[in-house]
Amino acid sequence: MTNNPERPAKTADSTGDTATCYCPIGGVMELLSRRYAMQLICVVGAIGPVRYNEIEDTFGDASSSTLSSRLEDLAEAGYLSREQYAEIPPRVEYKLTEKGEQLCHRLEPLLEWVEEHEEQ
Amino acid sequence: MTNNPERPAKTADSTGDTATCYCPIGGVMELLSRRYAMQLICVVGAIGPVRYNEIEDTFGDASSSTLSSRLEDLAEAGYLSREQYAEIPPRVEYKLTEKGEQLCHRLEPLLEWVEEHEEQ
DNA sequence: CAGAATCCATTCGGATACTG
DNA sequence: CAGTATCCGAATGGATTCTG
Repeated sequence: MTNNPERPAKTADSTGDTATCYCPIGGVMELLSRRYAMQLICVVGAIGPVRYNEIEDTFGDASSSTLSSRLEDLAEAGYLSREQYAEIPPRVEYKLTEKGEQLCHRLEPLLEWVEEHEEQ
Repeated sequence: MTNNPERPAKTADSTGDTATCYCPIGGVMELLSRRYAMQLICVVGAIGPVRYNEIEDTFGDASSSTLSSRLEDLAEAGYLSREQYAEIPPRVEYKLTEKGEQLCHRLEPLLEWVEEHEEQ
């Protein structure tokens, strides 16, 4: 609410490192900080158009309310698209939007690293 | 608490995509999901050894308690190192550990993308 | 300067039960 | 199948005050 969305950190290091780190606050970052958000992007990105139950399986222990609200968040923000087919039994498929795929590409290296680096 | 840390999503797409998305839950992911965590990693990575007040400036609106508890979290988890110099006035410098730098490399593309993609 | 301590409002997420 | 609705405890984050 009271955050300042434009706060680029100037690269002031003396090591010659050219990294420029902008640190966006709010917006997408808040969304990504909610539970399972990053993982959902990656899972949907990995197993293509996917149904709700497959997602639930993947996240085994997560409650349905949490997952579905996160899916809704992500869809509302334009990272996932939700396609509902008028069939019986009902079928719903989630897939990444273009925006979502772009995000996923940035997320994958992170999650992969976390996965293989988790040493606790 | 009740999460299952090992839940690789099998790549079951028929598009020939070879992306394998592991979705780590808990551990580092929970830490990264806390406020300013990712941004802190990137900021410290970008402006090298940095003092507390510089960080506060960068995050302008964030409360000191939040920032310092996040810094503590990250230090405790081994992503930041905190060096305190016995001077007057006291000086403390934060920098990334090796682990932190590895993480930072995966975070930077993400934050950069978010920064330039934020279109709301 | 660099926080720690305290207190509190809000949010978040899980359990459970129910539905088109 | 794919959720939604409700309820509730836990956790998070902010304001403020104080300190070595």
